[in-house]
Amino acid sequence: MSIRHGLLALLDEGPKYGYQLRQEFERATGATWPLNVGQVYTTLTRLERDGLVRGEGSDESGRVGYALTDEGRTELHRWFATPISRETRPRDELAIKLALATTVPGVDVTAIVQGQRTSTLRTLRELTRLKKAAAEDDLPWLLVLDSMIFQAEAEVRWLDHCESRLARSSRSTAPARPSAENRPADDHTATDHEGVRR
Amino acid sequence: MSIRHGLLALLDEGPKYGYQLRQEFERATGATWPLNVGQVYTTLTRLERDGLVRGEGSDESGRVGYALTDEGRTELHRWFATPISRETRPRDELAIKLALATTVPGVDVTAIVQGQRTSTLRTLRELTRLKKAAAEDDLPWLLVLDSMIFQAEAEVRWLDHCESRLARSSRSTAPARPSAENRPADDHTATDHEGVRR
DNA sequence: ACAGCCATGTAACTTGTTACATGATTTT
DNA sequence: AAAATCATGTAACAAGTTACATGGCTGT
Repeated sequence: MSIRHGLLALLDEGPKYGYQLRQEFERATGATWPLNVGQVYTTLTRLERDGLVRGEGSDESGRVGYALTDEGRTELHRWFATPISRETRPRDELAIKLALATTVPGVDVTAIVQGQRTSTLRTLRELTRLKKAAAEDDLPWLLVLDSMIFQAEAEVRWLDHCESRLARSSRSTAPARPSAENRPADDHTATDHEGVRR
Repeated sequence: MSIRHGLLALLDEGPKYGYQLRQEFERATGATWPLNVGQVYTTLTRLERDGLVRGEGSDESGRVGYALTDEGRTELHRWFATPISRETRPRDELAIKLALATTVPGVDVTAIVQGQRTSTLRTLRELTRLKKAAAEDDLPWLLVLDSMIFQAEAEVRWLDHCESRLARSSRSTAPARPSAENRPADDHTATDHEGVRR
């Protein structure tokens, strides 16, 4: 419900029209999640259907203003006032992927973990670069950037954690392989991530 | 696409039927994301429509087995082999919420941040409790739990970070309020996230 | 004249999700 | 006999998403 509520939030400042809402949404979220203009209109239509927003016919130049209804304002306040809980968040695809990978036989989980880490680390470097380049007063962009950085870091730590847990668990399950091979170690650069082997 | 791929992964072991897939999916993901049985059937139908899976008429007792097609197996391997990128992830509702909250005037961003932190900290304690109680050999559950813990921790750190950034930014924008009020302060800033060095 | 942005909209689709209907088998 | 669990499915909807159609206005 990110977009619905996002639009409601922008409309709290006063009536706006579709095209404008798209621009402001992108600006206000650091242009991180591109928003197809069409989607603004479909969402506005649905918000109107649900009574959260009211469209006021077109002005001189054909623009259609939308304004919050009382119900819409209430819903917006509810959104702001209610913390976002784990339960309402979408399923975590990466967690599901790894969990299933450990369950299904014949999958090289370690390779997946290493491939993912390499990718996430690359992203992390890119994010750090962006942060250096960011304007100091662009608050939304800075907040979103930080959010992504913190998440990516947590993900890398988790992946490391997974790897050692997997090593531990396979050591106790499978026959001890003398193994000097590709250990969790810090040389992911050298690793190939072909992923699934079977 | 978590469920679609999840089912494909489970079917890699061999043909299964709907009800069974639901049980195994929940078991394999630590029962973290409940899965309505109906959804298994709708998803299977769609997977069949897309040629990733083939339903084999019912057995003695009316169960309908589904098996991976070659195309399905290919897609599964692609899923495992391809890291999950930031771009393909769903919009981060919390980040959007805070970003917009700072943009829209008249919203008490600090209150939102604090409410969220309280909530996330509560979750974190609960998760820690669950981890203590978890069976040591329940790998999927442990991995998913850790994932959620790492994420929740990152979220708390980010919220603290936001708060100090907001304080800083409002200090330069708004008239300086002397206020030594309830600052959560940058205690973590020492640890702060230069993290992930490797 | 033409490219490109401003502006609105719609049709069609995807995945996810639930509520319900139906019946068989198993447990209490 | 009643309750629970096994098992399959469908109808209907929500939210997100894109591709396209349409036209005005602006700068070159």
